[in-house]
Amino acid sequence: MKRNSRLSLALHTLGHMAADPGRTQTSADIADHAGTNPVVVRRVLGKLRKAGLLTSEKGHAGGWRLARPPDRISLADVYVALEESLIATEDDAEAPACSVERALQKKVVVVLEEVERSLIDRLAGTTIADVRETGAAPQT
Amino acid sequence: MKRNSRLSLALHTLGHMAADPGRTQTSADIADHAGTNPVVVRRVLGKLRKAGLLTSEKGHAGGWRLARPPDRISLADVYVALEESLIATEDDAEAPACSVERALQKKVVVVLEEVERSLIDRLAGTTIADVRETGAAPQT
DNA sequence: GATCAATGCAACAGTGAATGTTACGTATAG
DNA sequence: CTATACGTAACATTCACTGTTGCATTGATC
Repeated sequence: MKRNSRLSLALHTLGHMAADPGRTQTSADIADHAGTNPVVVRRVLGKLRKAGLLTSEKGHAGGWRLARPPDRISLADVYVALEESLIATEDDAEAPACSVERALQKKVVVVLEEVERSLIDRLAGTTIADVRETGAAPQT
Repeated sequence: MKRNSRLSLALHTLGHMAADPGRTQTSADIADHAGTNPVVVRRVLGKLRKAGLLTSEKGHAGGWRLARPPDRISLADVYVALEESLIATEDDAEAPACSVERALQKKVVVVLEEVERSLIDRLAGTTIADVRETGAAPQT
């Protein structure tokens, strides 16, 4: 449970919420189901809240809920909200002194940006509601 | 100099070799130019040798050289040789018990594989010889 | 043959980012 | 007022990657 666990956690949680949008879930419940810690859950879901995908309520009977109908939350929304780049952005902003290095970085960065955009476009084609329907029981 | 330094180092080195294919360079020279350690250079270039992109010779007057003409070594060759996945592969092979999680992973993995293939296709369109020509001196 | 210079490789140290954990403040229902 | 839950800061832990040292091996040169 090391790499990319944030995206997994976020999608997993939203997937369950899509199945029962009215229900409010606490970070302890979510952490328990996902096998992690409530603080970690709040960290990750906090980004989704800032992006307007979730709402949270404090206090007794508080918890987390979808801010929109599940068919209006795409996988791309989640990906972007987490501000991750599965594709290394490497905008270290350090223009190297070596011209060969500079030329290479430019080439590679252009390709990476195109690919990242392509990734987001593809993720935008699926909502967390779609995922539920696809989730038929496997043969194992 | 933390993330993705392997790909940068490999491309940078091959770029210079493309400029003077006949010359033999030692890992000490390369490390000095790249600001790293000879052992690190040998680690990275060793993978390129296994992939048939470079040859190395031991002993006095030994060092590294291209195994093919520079216009026959594409950026994709280098990327594949390093066995990296800029895009997280997350084939942890752990099929989760939760059906929502399973369905999500399947969706995401399909998208990531498509995007990775797209990345390689784009990198295949440029060779290390091309990069030299693009490397005109910038205005700074 | 002796020597020097280079790769090959193993083992360990150092670094940094991400996750896990504890603690405490704040808000809210009952 | 109390219990519950989020919000956040601070610290601990883990893990991959890079850096480093050491040594065996190989090959050209004296």
